[in-house]
Order: sequence, then structure tokens, then C-alpha cells
Amino acid sequence: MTAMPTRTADQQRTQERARYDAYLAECPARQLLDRISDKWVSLLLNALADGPQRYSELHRTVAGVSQKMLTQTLRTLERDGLLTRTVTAAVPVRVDYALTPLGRSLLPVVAAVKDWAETHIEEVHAARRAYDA
Amino acid sequence: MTAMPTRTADQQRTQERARYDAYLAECPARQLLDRISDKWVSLLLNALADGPQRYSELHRTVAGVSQKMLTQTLRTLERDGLLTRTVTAAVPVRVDYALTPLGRSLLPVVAAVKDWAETHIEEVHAARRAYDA
DNA sequence: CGGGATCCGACGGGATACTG
DNA sequence: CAGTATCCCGTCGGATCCCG
Repeated sequence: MTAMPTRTADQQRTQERARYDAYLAECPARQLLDRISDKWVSLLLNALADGPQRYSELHRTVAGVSQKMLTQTLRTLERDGLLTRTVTAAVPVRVDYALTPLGRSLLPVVAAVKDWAETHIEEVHAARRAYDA
Repeated sequence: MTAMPTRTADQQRTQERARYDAYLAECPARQLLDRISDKWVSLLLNALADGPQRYSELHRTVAGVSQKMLTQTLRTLERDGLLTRTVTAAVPVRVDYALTPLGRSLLPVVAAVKDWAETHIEEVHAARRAYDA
């Protein structure tokens, strides 16, 4: 019995992929992309850019979002320190959301994405038409 | 029988959400975000930033990606005019991928995201720790 | 070497109903 | 008003096998 490799090539690749996944999980850029690429995050950030808004106001401003996703998205943004949640005890209750300085510092990044998109989207569409033909 | 509204409030909201979804589908910024937020897109863009690479090279460079997703992602990027696919007839076949000027113009945007992430990720992590406590 | 085709499990997210 | 809880279905993406 000679020195057989303990792991097959497949097992090695699986392991490497696991390690790469772990690396990506730590990668700051990856984490931020996962955040702002969320369907509702950039919409909410922009909605709050002009000042604080109540839950129901946000629900109206970002008309397409469901209650579940609105709440869930706001929670994660609060957890990440990008916005604050202020509860005013009253009847009925009042909850205001506002950007933190950290959240506000993210606006230019979102704007950069938006700018590239609006400048080059027509080229992309043209490329698609050409490709599909 | 008085003037009853034909649609209930629920139906109206459903319609509005449909309209909003349609609006988002057309929104350039949304489309771009959907692209670059794809798990592998920014990785591939960066991998090709230093010059063209073959399929197998990309497969090794971006170690975590599966064949399926690598091919699929490259196809959509090609369709969007962000990179080119060059087949060299030979045995075995050789396929090279390279960024187009349009794809290259996207690099600064990805870099902006990366910069914010690396600068502020620690604040985000701190905020999470505080929130979880 | 560079894919295409197929199957299938996980999960993201909408709809709905209920609550302090 | 501002949520929470549950169900449920569609899609994404990995695994696997096959091909020119």
C-alpha cells in the first residue's frame, strides 16, 4: 500500500470553496455590497436623505415595500448603525427613523452608483440589443 | 345602491405595488445595483482589471465560484457589454475574457464601494456589537 | 478545455392574520 | 400606528453528469 492521498481532488476543491466562502464572509466590500444591493436599502437611504420620517411615511414613500421587508430592512440598518429608531410613547405610538452620520456618509457611494447607471445604462441596453440579435 | 368603489383598498395597494415594481424594473440605478451586487460580478471585474484571462484562470483566481455560476455570470456581463469573449479555435479550445472600456469605466464605482467598506466597516461592526448587547 | 442540461435543496420575500 | 407571527411559493445556486 503506497502513499495514497487521503483526500480526492473533489474533496480538495470543496474545501477550497469553503475557505473562499469564509474569506468572502469577512471581506468588507462584500459585506457592504450585500447591504446596499438589498432591494430596499438604497431606496430607504434616499428617502431619509432629506430628513427623518415615520414608519408610515416610509411605507408610503417607498410604495412597493411590504410591511415585513420594511421592518426587517429598517432593523438591519439600525443594527449596522446607519440609522436611528426613535419611539415616542403616545397613543397611538410614533416611531421616527433618521440617518446617522455614518449612514449619511454612505449617500455619496450610492450616488456614485446611481450616476454611473444613469450615464451608461443606454450603452448597456444597446449592448444587450446587439447581443440578442 | 350608492356609489360603491369598484376596488377595495387592498386591490388598490396591490396595483400600486405592481406599478412601483415596474418603475423599479426600469430604474437604471436599480439595474446596475442588481448587476454589481451579484456575488461574483465585482470579483470577476477585479480579476480582469489587470488584463485578460482564460476561463480556467478565472476559475482558479475566483476560487469559490462554481462552473455554472462562472459561465452564467460571464455571459450576462458579455451581454451587457462589460467584457468580451474571444474564442480561439484549437485543440483544446481557448477562450479569453477581457474588459471592455465600458466595463473598465465601472471599476472606479466598485472601488468607491470597496473604499467606503474598508474605511467604515469597523464602525459598522462596533454598532452591531452595541446593538446585540 | 470550456462549457450545456438537469435535478433539487435552501431561503428570500410576499400574502395574510393577529397584537400592544 | 407600528409592528409580530405564520404560511407558502418562486428563484437562486450548488452538485452532478454529459458533450464537442
